[in-house]
Amino acid sequence: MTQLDSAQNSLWKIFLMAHTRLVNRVEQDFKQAGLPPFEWYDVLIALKQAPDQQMRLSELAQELLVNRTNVTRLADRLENAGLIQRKVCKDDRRGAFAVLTKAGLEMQQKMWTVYSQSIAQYFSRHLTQKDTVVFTKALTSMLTALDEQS
Amino acid sequence: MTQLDSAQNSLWKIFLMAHTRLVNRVEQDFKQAGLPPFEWYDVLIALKQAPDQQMRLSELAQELLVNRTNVTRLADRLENAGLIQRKVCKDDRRGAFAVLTKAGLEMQQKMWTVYSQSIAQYFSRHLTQKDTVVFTKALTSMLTALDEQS
DNA sequence: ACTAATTAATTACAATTGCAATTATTACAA
DNA sequence: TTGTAATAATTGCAATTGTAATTAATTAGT
Repeated sequence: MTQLDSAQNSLWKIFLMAHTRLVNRVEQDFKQAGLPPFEWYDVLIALKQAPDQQMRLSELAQELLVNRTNVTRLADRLENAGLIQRKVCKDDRRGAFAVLTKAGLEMQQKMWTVYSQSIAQYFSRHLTQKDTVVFTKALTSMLTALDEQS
Repeated sequence: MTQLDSAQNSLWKIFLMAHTRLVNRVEQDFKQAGLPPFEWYDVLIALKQAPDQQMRLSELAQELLVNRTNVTRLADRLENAGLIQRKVCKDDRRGAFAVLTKAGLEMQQKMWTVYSQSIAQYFSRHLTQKDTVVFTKALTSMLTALDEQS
């Protein structure tokens, strides 16, 4: 039975706080630039990188760690904004693809100019190259363990 | 103008993903143990550590990085559950204190037995002592910079 | 081939959040 | 002191989220 020492406990607290503050700040930057919320970027970049710039909604749900219900509705919003389009899946008529539109790609690019600046300024700037490596290893190890477990 | 390299970019992505996965897992552990959501713990521990185990709602809002509206309603829920009590503030009649109740303290303790296990298992276990120090420094530096800025 | 179980996506409803008033009190300045 | 601005908390309303049903199509077992 593992025990927590005080440095570990306080790191967890700082980790949560840093996440909240960073995300709030990034959201604020998007808002100030008149851009859509944070979450939309994840959809756009996932589609951009997918084959044919399209993904099944259920794939998208997994990728984004969002449940299906909410992907349905997130997709509704992006579709309303003209950034993606739904396409029925011929192999499986139950399913739907989300396809990136031209406007969607442009939005991804516009958002990235803001987003990359924010990440660099608030996050990466505070990490040495070595920090980055160490940090990546540790977080990856956590993710792997979570995967294996359940 | 700062630029992002690919290691930094992918670390940011992993950071976000790790946060989501960890928080989901902890929530799940609380739920399985029949305990209230994550967020309640933050309220309980904040009050426990405050002088007289009480805080103004606005202080609580700052501490939790939640806006006042939502603190009002979070406090409603905890008060309904008997874990805190509101008390009018004599110095400033506009204001209210949230006071930790006996049941609230007991709940904090019960939650901590579950929570500390989860943190240790999913998070701290993957960090060496040195990692913990480095990690803490980096995140603290981000938080400080965010504070100074705006 | 046919029924039952599974899966993809959506919808309904309740709970939570964010934003914009609102209320009550305090602080300040003419 | 009196009127104006600022502050603490709350409330109303719209948008978002989570959970549980619902619908439609596919897969598996007999």
